Amino acid sequence: MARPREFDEQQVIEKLMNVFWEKGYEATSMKDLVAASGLLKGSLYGAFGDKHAQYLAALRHYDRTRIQAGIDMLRGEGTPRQKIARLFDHVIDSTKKGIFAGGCLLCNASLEVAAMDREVKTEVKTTIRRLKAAIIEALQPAVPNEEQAGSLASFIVSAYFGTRILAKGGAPAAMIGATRDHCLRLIP
Amino acid sequence: MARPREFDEQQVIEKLMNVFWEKGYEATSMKDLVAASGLLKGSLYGAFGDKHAQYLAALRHYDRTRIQAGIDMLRGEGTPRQKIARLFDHVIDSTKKGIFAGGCLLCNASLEVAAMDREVKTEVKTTIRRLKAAIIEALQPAVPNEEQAGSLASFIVSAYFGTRILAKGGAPAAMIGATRDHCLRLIP
DNA sequence: TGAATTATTGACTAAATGGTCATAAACTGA
DNA sequence: TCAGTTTATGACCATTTAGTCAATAATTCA
Repeated sequence: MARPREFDEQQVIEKLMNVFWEKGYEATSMKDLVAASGLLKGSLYGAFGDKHAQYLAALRHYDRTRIQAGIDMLRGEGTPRQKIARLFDHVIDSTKKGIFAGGCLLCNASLEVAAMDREVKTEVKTTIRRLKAAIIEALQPAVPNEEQAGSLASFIVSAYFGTRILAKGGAPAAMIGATRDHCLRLIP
Repeated sequence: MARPREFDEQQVIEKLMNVFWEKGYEATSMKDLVAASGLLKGSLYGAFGDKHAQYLAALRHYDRTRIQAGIDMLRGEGTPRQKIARLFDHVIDSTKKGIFAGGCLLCNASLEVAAMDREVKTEVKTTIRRLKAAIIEALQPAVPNEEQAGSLASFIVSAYFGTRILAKGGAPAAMIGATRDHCLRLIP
């Protein structure tokens, strides 16, 4: 019908996401996004809208890829306790590697942007609900009661998010390990 | 010896802190700080240095006032379990009030700034260490073993920080209540 | 009083910000 | 081939940014 796109949208969104992930929303400039995407400003705006729309697209991409990967991990092999353990081990691993400073984009968005931004808040709430549901599912064999599982899942999400703050603030990995161990104790 | 300051430094720092607390570091402009402080730009720079120095001063002020208030709460009356409960109840209360959107400045700094800023990271680490030490102290009657108390305190800090993310992301207060209840279960 | 010192004031700046737009280019179907 | 449609390009813009500075004012000590 017309001139085709010269880039792969998903690949570009991945690059945009990485910038927001590492630098945060406010600290990211259009110049950064232009540089990372390889596109020119006009194309970026044409394809993804303004900075705010690009951020939302990045959040949704994070949900579809990274959060989904976590959910897949929760659906893998093992006992409920082993499944939850994997969640925390992933944080410990990335702390030890210590190269990528982004932490968890969902947590970053929640603290930096969500409180002042309705659309971001909605996106964050949706993703947290999805994550929590997957945890409830993972707990099912050990905690068949739905209400109990929901309550325990809320707690696990809190503790998990807390480790992301500690990790990014430079706390020792032992604090994260301790959190993990105490969490696992509450799973029957 | 010379012309005296026309303002109270502590009062001004309190106002600067409130801006950073509510808006975050990057989203706060010098214009905001000038407006909130009531001073003019030159005076602000003269008294507190540049934006970054003002942020550090705000963080230290937060430690001296709000974190200290938390520590005082932990040193008050009651069993260890009651003391820790107060920490979470405070989060639940401010969620229910729902007026001030700042959450916890320490958490905000940890996620938004610490990873990319050595000085902020140092400040954050120091404050977290102070908070953790107070929790260990509060746990002492129930967990006299120092290593066990340290491990449990790490976990409590994580869970507590996690609730601050949930609260700011718009999660229901029930999730925070659930976190609180599960945490308390791990205190003998 | 007057020298010395520090604080206040607000105009000023250079750079960066997010965002737009007219033009040229690439593609499709008729 | 050519009209119609979408994309790419980069120059352009108003605004905002953090930060400076020279002039003036207020204070103290001698």
